[in-house]
Amino acid sequence: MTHPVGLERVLRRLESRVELDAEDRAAVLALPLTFRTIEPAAYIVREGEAADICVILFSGFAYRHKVTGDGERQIMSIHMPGEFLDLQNCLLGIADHNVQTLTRCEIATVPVAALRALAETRPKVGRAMWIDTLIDAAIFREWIVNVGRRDSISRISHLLCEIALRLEAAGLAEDRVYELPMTQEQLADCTGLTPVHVNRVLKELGRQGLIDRDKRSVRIVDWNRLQHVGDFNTRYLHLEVGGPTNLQSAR
Amino acid sequence: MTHPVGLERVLRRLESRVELDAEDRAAVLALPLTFRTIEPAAYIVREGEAADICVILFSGFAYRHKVTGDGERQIMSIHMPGEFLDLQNCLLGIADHNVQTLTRCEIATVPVAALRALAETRPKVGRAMWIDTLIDAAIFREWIVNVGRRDSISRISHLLCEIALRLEAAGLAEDRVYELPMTQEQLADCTGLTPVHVNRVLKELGRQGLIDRDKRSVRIVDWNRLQHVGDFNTRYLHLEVGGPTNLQSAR
DNA sequence: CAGAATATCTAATCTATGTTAGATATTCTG
DNA sequence: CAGAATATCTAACATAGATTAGATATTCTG
Repeated sequence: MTHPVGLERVLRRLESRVELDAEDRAAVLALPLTFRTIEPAAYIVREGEAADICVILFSGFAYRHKVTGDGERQIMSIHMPGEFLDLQNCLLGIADHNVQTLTRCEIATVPVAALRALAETRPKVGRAMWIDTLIDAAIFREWIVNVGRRDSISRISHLLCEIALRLEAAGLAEDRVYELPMTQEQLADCTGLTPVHVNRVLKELGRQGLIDRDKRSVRIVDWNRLQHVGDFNTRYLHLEVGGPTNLQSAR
Repeated sequence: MTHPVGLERVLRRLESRVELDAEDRAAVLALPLTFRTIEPAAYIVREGEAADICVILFSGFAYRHKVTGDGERQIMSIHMPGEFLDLQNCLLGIADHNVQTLTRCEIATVPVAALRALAETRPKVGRAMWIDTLIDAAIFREWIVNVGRRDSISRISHLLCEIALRLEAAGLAEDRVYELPMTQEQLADCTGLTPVHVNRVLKELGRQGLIDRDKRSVRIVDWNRLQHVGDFNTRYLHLEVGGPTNLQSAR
């Protein structure tokens, strides 16, 4: 009601997975939301805290991460507008990782109880949310592979491909040009590398004519080669769950 | 009906997350199962295939993995009796990774449609299955951290701790002694290392008095130190979702 | 139970990435 | 808009873990 535009995006996201009827849609739109704006680098959830509200991201970027015993940070995923930010933590009770903003974000919070009730009364919405969390999991798996078995050039290329496609699938970018709101240190924390090495790799990708950077903006010059260098295959993103998107078939 | 013992274990698993009533339990026990035995190293699901049946593991061990473009394998998780083996793939339609047996396994297959129907008619069972997949996801996240930011000694120690605790939580081992049905090459594929280096690390863990091995059997000699070396914290396993287990509180 | 096939273990050497320490550029903030 | 704070970029050097190439043990299989 208050922010129909934002919720439309969430609805579109759910409907791309499971066909919803009018009542399902109405139930989603009736979710009790509390809107807030959060500053860059602010914590949305901290590891160890009770996670009893779920966050929906309306604008801006956020990320999940953990910090190891000796202070090294590992980022586990990047999130963009339209995504549920904490279905992962909130059904489990205690957050097992941190969620932090990358940029200023507009978010809405929903009490877990409301989501749980929604899932029970509107089973198709419940299934769509479940599938949403399964796609998060698919992305986590791919990141294990990326960090475990690819060399530094492939890791960075893979990450740049993933972000490009997810932004385009969400209608937030096109033509493989986008603003990447991350420092090289954060890219390093996504890929298990050091910032110094990320810098070398980015330079090298530019030198090889695969990407073109200017500040935080990234332009993928040669999509096919970048995809190849990054050993990138779209399958794990499951862009086509619930019916192929034109994006998918175009590649 | 046919294998009540096996299904009991699944039921126990679900009930540890969400309280079920008699009808919920009956619905789970009424799932149409097809039992099979599978040889060691056999594929249960292959990446790229349609995943329209879900597998429940009754005995034996299995693992998920992907192979990169240049033939390197990364294992993403290890599975033990009582676990749903493919809730991850089967709601998404096309498998994005391989699932393969480690040992000879007794499994049951269930058509996805039956699981989907179960989730819709018995919402609490649905929520328990959802939570099950969220815990898988929590483990994936921890593995990203393990492989991305810990050194080789920590990685292997962490893995040995995780397996010990999961086995004990499932009632399949006690006193931190267990059979680990994996070769050193497979341990390497779990941790993003080479088999040669895994061998060095295992020797070193023995030398430091943290573990004691004989063939595939592992005895954790000094749990506290191994946990410390592995930067291991049980939180991500969510052993206590739906009410603390005594295991959890004992540590 | 013998021979083949796997798996474990070791040593020597190599290399991708890390570390350290700045110089330079960019962006914030009062 | 000046100074402070961040971020990017570089070079020299160090190292954890990879690679290669066996030797030895274990386990399968006919």
